[in-house]
Amino acid sequence: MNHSLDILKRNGLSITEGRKQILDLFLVNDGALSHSDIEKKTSAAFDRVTVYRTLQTFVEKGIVHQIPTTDNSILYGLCKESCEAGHHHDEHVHFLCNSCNKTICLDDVTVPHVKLPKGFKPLQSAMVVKGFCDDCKVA
Amino acid sequence: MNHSLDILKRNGLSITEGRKQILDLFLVNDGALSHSDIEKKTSAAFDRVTVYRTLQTFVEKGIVHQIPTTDNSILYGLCKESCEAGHHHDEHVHFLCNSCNKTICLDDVTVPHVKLPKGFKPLQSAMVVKGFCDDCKVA
DNA sequence: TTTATATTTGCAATATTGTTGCATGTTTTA
DNA sequence: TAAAACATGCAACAATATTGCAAATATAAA
Repeated sequence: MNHSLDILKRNGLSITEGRKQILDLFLVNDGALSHSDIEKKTSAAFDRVTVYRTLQTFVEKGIVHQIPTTDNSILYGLCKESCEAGHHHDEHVHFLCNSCNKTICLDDVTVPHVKLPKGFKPLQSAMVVKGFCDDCKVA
Repeated sequence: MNHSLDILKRNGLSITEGRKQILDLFLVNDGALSHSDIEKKTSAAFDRVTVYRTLQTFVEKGIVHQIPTTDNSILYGLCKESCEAGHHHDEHVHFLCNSCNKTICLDDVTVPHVKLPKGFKPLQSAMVVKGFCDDCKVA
């Protein structure tokens, strides 16, 4: 079982209200969260600086990963067990629903390899698919 | 030949200094550009608001497309001929070089299709590969 | 070419988002 | 329980983005 407390301890982080609550948001929510999502969902209980620093810490520790967007925001998604500090295993596809606007980590869909032109050395890949999610699909 | 003037006319846009110069930047540059890149490269000759609105117009007309990033910025890349207003054919892979930091449109590498979980309807895909580009690759 | 209309621009004001230093408060360790 | 380590919130600031509106420019019409 993956309680926020366990995750924080496992990563050698001190246990604070902010970290617990923010991490719980990720555990409860199925989609990815942005900074402002978190501010709203915690009713601004924490200073915005604290939220920034908490997210930064989580990324460093490999608790969450960043998801690329085209709208000038950063989205954060909970990492799977296998992620470690400094070494993200986030090469799964992200799905952005045009209807409910949620971004979902498709943990079981890995980003396929592509053949690049001569001379290009790939190290990491990210993929975002837009469309309609399971809940919003039109029948 | 693909002169900025032609592109603007073809898309029914009035010809202005700003639009010409900004579009020329894209035509001359091989990589993608951010808002601030454009401000720098035009020596802030145009109001930042103008740059925002110009980029927005270009996206709407299908002259440029947005490239997803994880660093809270939006990158814009020139679209190929085949793009039209409201219907981007930008399903090519983008390459971000860790060394020179350029983002390059690999127009000939199309984003592969992935098999999504049941119920998900894909409409559009984007892919960003990080690594070392042809110029920066270590021999 | 000149005028009228439509469009674009720049300015000002404002909103939103992100960053840093530092004193205070909290958590952990011994 | 006390000392040390760490996290938080505040304040100040910086950077980025958005809107309305008047002035300027571009296009269309005469």
